[in-house]
Amino acid sequence: MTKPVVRTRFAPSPTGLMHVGNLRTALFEYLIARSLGGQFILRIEDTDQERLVAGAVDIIYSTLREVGIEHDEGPDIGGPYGPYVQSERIPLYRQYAEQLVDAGSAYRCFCSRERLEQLREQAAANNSFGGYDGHCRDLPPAEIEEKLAAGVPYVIRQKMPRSGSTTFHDAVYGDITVENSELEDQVLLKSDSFPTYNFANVVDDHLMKITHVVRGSEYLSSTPKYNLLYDAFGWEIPTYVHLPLILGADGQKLSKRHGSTGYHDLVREGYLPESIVNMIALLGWSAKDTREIFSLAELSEAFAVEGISKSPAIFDYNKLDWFNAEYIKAMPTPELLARARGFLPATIAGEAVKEELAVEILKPRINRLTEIPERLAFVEDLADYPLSLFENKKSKSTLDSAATVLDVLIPKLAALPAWDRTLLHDCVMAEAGALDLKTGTVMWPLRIAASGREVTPGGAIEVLVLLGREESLRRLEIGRQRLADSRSQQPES
RNA sequence: GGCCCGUUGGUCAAGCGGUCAAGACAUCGCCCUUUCACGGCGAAGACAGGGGUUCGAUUCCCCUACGGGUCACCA
Repeated sequence: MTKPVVRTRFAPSPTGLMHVGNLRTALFEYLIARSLGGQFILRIEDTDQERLVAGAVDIIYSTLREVGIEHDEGPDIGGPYGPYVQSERIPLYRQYAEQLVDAGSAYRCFCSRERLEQLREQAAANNSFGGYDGHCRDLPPAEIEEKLAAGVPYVIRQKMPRSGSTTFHDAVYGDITVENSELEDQVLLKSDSFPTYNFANVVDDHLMKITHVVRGSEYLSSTPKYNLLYDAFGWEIPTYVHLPLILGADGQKLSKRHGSTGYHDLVREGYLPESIVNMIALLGWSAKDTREIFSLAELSEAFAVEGISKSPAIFDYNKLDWFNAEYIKAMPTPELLARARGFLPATIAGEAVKEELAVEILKPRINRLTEIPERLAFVEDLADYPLSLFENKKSKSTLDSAATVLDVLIPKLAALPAWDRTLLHDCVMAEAGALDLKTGTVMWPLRIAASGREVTPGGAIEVLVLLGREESLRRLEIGRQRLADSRSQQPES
């Protein structure tokens, strides 16, 4: 007998946004399949008619596409085990549920919602286990027929063993044993004929030949019920791989109040898909060596279930920033420009030389694309800066030296045949030599006058190029004038 | 509350009986430098507590504490 091909599946419910926990699950499922030469399937679990959210399926598709997780089978591309949307498989579930009823592993329950509600209240009152009490578990056949004939609505429940225990093996957590008395006779088929998640999941995973059931550890406690279901059907039990949860900075389950946790939210905040993937891959998993930067393709090579950890991980935005900065720094300028173009100031966007320079100098300085407008704000407006900015100890710049530098340099720069980096740089350096001033002493006042700020991305030369000749000279002249005015007001110092 | 799982620096995270307990992010310092960054070098910082087992426990067992998950006709 040959080993079956590994098949994993991502089975999201279209009930909202794709948050990082979901994405991480999808990623690990994909990586397990790819690293083992298997297939990755996408299945939409829309069995809860009340929680469906319009557009949620599109978000799932777009997210997977943007990060590069490609499925081999799914609603959009089909496959041999379709349909891949549970709402299109409804008749199937009833058929399998009935099969279990016939075999004695499940039963029809006619209990009203009101009765169940009372049961729950009672249990809550004396703090006891609040599971279903098995009222309909052994109904006489005659009574069942009677109720069916009368059209009393019912659900189908799984019949759990009343004694003993169930043990299952998880690839991450090892063997876990639970007393069967802890297990409730869970509903398999709802009264609206839709299956519950737990039931549809088992049926579909079997029918679609899923070999590795990968999901968040919140499902750990319901896994014994799964095993019992597989047993009742006589189906082979898949390999379980439960993933540790991702928590917010306060150690609580990640949610909106922790900031952006949806994939698209993060993208909107300037994070690259590559860094988001890299970040979440390392939440709950680590490579055999100390490597941390991985592309999706590299992850597909290096991933191994053995590297998955058991304890929950806190999502750290500092680390995400670092990953993002790493990807930005490593990205070829043309590509980064393509992604950053939308964030560039109007006076730069579209001007090839300026665009390229802007991206180049920004590259080692930003963590997120959304930081670009702020960093380049000086291009749009000359801040109303105080003259004291011209004074800088380290650069040995004083009001006097600044005045001298601007007096000398403005006409020289104005006479330049072209306004490019090399020419500007050579000209400024030549004058620094002629004036016998250190580089910083001439560069400093240029930056201040040109930008109105003591901190700019890139140096004075880059600032001048970004502004262009006309605007640069205009600003330098303003600076020169202001320095001159202040000195005429207070002649002798 | 019952049951299940977890617990190594602020965070991620190696370790799988003998280590001066890796590495990364963040933090701090120095160097480089036309500012700020980048980069380089360096510093500080951890095995939750208590019992065992063992010649020897971060590693194995038990208890406690803390954290999380789960107890639906939701997934």
